[in-house]
Amino acid sequence: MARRKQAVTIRHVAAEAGVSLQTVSRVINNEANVRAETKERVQAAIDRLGYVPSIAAQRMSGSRSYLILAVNDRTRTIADWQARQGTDWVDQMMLGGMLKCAEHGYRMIFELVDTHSDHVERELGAAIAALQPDGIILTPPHSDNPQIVDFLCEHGVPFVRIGSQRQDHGIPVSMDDEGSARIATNHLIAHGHRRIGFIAGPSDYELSGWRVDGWRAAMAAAGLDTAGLLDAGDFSHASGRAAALRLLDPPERPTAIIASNDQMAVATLEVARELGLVVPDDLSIISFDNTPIVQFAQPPLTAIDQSIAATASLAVELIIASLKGDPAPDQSPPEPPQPDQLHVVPATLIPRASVAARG
Amino acid sequence: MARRKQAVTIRHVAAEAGVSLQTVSRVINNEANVRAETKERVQAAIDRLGYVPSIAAQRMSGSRSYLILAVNDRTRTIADWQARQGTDWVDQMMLGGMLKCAEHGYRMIFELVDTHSDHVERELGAAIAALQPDGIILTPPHSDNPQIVDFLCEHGVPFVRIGSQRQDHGIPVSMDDEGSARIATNHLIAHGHRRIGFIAGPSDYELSGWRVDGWRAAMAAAGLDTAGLLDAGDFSHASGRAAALRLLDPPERPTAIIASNDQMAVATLEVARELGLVVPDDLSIISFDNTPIVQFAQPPLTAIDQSIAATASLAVELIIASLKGDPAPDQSPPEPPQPDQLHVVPATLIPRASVAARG
DNA sequence: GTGAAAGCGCTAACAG
DNA sequence: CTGTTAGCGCTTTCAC
Repeated sequence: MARRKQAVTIRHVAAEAGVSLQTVSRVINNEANVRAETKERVQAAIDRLGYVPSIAAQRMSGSRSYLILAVNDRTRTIADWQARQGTDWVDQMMLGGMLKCAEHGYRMIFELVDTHSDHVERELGAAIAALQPDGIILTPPHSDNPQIVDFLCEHGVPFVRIGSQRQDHGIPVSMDDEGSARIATNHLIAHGHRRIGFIAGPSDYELSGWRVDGWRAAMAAAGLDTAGLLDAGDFSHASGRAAALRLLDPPERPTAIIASNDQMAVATLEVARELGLVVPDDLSIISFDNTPIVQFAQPPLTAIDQSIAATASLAVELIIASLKGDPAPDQSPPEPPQPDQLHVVPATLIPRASVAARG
Repeated sequence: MARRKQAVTIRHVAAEAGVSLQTVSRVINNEANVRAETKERVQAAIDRLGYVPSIAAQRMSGSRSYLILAVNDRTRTIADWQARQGTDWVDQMMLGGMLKCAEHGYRMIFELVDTHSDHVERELGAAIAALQPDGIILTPPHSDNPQIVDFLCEHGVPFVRIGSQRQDHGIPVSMDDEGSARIATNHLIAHGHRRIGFIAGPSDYELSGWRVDGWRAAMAAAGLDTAGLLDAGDFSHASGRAAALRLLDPPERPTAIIASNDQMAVATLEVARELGLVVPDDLSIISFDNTPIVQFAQPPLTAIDQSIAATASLAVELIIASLKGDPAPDQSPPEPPQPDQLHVVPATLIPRASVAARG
């Protein structure tokens, strides 16, 4: 195996079927201008030889790479992996994204990129140049990083922005953050709660703001005050503890708290217990993300489930769809090709045991 | 950007530096026969232009693809993802494997393959033909699937067999299954246990047998009998329940049970509770895998931790090292591991609250 | 409808 | 030490 070559190439198939290379190519790419009978003969040869086209060669000749890049935040992703707390964001992305890719003959490649770095463009640029992916999926907080978004625009690579709502560039796919927060808040209101605290996420995630908006809107709609009921963390357990402590300190403390992610929700649960509060009797808790950890909490936490798998799957579909018309978008158009509607993947509330009715 | 081309190619760099393509290529691949001054000039041009070689083109010209394929069992992996029980095998592989790949300019691509299928070869063959990876990492149960192993041998692609001990083909990397089981068993023996039950894994995983071997050896070394103390499951919760029930039925029931994975350990815990047994007072439990779930069990489970991250990292290193023979790039050879001895990644026991001393 | 050319970006094999 | 010449496997023009 000195100089590794393709075992069976398009040439072999052409010879086997007694046609030219182009004809085989046309059959592979399901193009027109091939007689049914010829097509059949070529297909038979392909099957007989077990031929599979080399994506490197396909890419070389100006065609697709059949690669889709999924970009996640390096620091947070590695931290999650090392913590071994069961955070399964990446797994759910693979479940939805990889499988959908496979359906269409694509492959998904994971890439870790730092958000807060001055060489973001170099990192991403290198990946694009090396891999030449047909599309890119951005996840929070990258989805709303203008540096990254502008860079991808210039490059003309189609990209989806998961968890974003900005329709200026790329294809945004909202995970319904505002709606989710509203659902959670209304769930508590329906259980008789009136002082509902909210622990927001960090501000470099735009979704943090949307969730606050949803909570505010639901509270306002019910004629409830939000003064002193908002705090924030950075998604870490420690920051969740601190926020919960502040929220639960005043005598007029909230009877329920919504935390913007599971780590902070579990921290809130912990703090409540330390303060002698029984969950859910003294304090109800609703969590965001619904990672495995909340099922094992005592009590199991009611949580908002935003399907990452469904979102990733949709993202892949949207990218492939955007590729369909032209083998490559002609130029980088200043305006989006399709003023499509904003895609929203609905979230659901999973009721567990951390919410109780309130007089 | 009609026909998507590389923005900046080796040609631009050559022009910029005033040298030939070949010289640039030599610099890229860190080959000899380039004057320091020339090399510097080329490198400057590369940096200035932000040039990154296209791996598709590199692959086309008979060089590497810089892709390493990580192959996992389709059915089990998807089931784990969907179950959302916190199983983080894939995450740990990425943590160890992807990061190590990145260090060397490689990329890891995940591929799901069915083991029990007559078209395994077609599946794998297609992936190999399409991607032309420089190496493949096999995980259980693929690592000991002769069909797969033989197929890869024929293809001449270097491959690592994670969790395998067979030295006939490929590079086996043992996760010390026998040793792990011995450690767990001895831990219990040291705590005074004498009737130590063992729930084995399914037989299509060779590691299942090795773990039984380790348990048997440790028991024998301590002069303990194993009659009626061995049962088996298929790694599922349900099968774990069944096995635990059978093991705990006789009046002379074991005072401790080692389960071959976390799902079955948790199932054992559940059964124990249903039988009115207190863990660890009436029954001690040790689990294999140490996925997040065991930390959240009540009580938290003492577990054997086989570092998948370390194993995947080593696997990548071994593959890249085995590639060194070829005239290909390298920056700093950090003492590549010997490719001919059996590599064993040591496992450790993580003590938690599910083991108690016994008379 | 089909086939013959001309590369894509890069590297191996030879020159000089 | 450096440059030149062929391709790698595939898809594009463009002929027929």
